[in-house]
Amino acid sequence: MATAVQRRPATTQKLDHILACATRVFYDKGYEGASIRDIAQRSRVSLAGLYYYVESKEELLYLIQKHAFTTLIARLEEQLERAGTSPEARLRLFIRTHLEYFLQNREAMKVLSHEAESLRPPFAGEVAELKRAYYRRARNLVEDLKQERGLKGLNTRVAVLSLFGMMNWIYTWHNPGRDPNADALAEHIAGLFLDGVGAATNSTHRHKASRNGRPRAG
Amino acid sequence: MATAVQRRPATTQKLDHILACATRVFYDKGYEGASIRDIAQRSRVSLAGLYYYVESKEELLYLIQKHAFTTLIARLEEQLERAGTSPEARLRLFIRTHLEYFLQNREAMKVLSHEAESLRPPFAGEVAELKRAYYRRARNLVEDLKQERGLKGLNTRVAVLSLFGMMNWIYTWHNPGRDPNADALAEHIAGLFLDGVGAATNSTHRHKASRNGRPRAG
DNA sequence: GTAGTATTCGAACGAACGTTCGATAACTAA
DNA sequence: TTAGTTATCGAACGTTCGTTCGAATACTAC
Repeated sequence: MATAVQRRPATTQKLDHILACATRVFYDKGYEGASIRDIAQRSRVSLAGLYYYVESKEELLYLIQKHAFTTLIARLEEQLERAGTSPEARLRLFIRTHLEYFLQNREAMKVLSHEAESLRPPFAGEVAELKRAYYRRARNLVEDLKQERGLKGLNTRVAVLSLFGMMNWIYTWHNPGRDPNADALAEHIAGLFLDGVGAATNSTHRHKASRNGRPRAG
Repeated sequence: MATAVQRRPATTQKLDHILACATRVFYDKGYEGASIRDIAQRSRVSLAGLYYYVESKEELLYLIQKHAFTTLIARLEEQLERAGTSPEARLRLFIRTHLEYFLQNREAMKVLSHEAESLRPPFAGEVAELKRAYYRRARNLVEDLKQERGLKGLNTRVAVLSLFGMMNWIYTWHNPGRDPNADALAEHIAGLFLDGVGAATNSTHRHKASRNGRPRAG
């Protein structure tokens, strides 16, 4: 057991650089399809040099996933603190936060979504725990909404995971030049989740009026 | 250029067996993570023997994806022929057909969804064409619904791809012992897509009454 | 049986893989 | 300047990869 290596700031910075390059490579080729040599080439570090910063290829994936999840969760907590108490408003904020982070960190989030099964113990467990925490957060928001509106027939688990499906599938099709940006996408998906396609009945901006409640509620 | 090999029925059958085994291996380990040796072992064919049936590992993936997509599309066309003309009923049937096939062919559908980027030309193009055809089908169904209901604010592309997101994400979480079966899942997701979480306001079986129209429409 | 085709596979190929080693260079603290 | 740590990398290790080859076996038609 060696004592923790003392690292200069530049070293931490270089690790971040390597992680950014690895993210891009995993994004392009997938975890299994990518080679350490690809990452060395892109980061302009020698093959052996990478192993000064990281113990294995798997640790690279682990660090990328852990960082992405941790940052996303932190941003969510920060946003929800400033939010109102209406379940709908809070859920809309959750969706917007998720999508903004998702599109701002497209590469990392694809690696997080697509390589969910690529880590093995002990790395897998730690990321899985973060995922559970994030899921629990979303589930509670939907539970609150369900309770407020008396939605007794709603399967919360299916609803939440369907919402995640809509949001996480985006990396397979979203084209920044063609498709709506994060905010507009969030309104769209929140509208679908809350009111279905009918949410778009009257006008494109109907969602603004529905921000504080269900416009069709009696 | 050799003439097409004449194959006995048993040979075609054995190819199917190999494809089934390959599907399982790709399902478990991913395309890049799986080795030809894994597939040989599972199918009880020697490593070299596999190459009598297939020219490359990539062709295995191609055949799996092509078969899954073709069968799915055929089943959809068959179902839609018997369907009524109501846009909602047709869309509900689409969702149910997709999910039934998805859960019945869980392994192949994960391979189809998860390995969408693993094929390279010329294989990639042919599968992409099937995907486009399938997407177009879904898009038309939603367009019909949109027109019937005057949903001018609905971004059809986003709506359809969100629907695909809900459905295709299922392979990441669905647990046959715990979660609803295909039909129940289809009702749930159709409810979400058509009316949002509000679709579950009154009772679990409210969807039955809404089969022929929107229960909340004025 | 015999000829010819269809099927099977042990053994090996070269390439690429993740990782390690030992030496060297760069930096820091005295 | 020196001693000690931090950082870097060329070269190689052993393994696994997808694929091929040539010989052997099973089958079919005559």
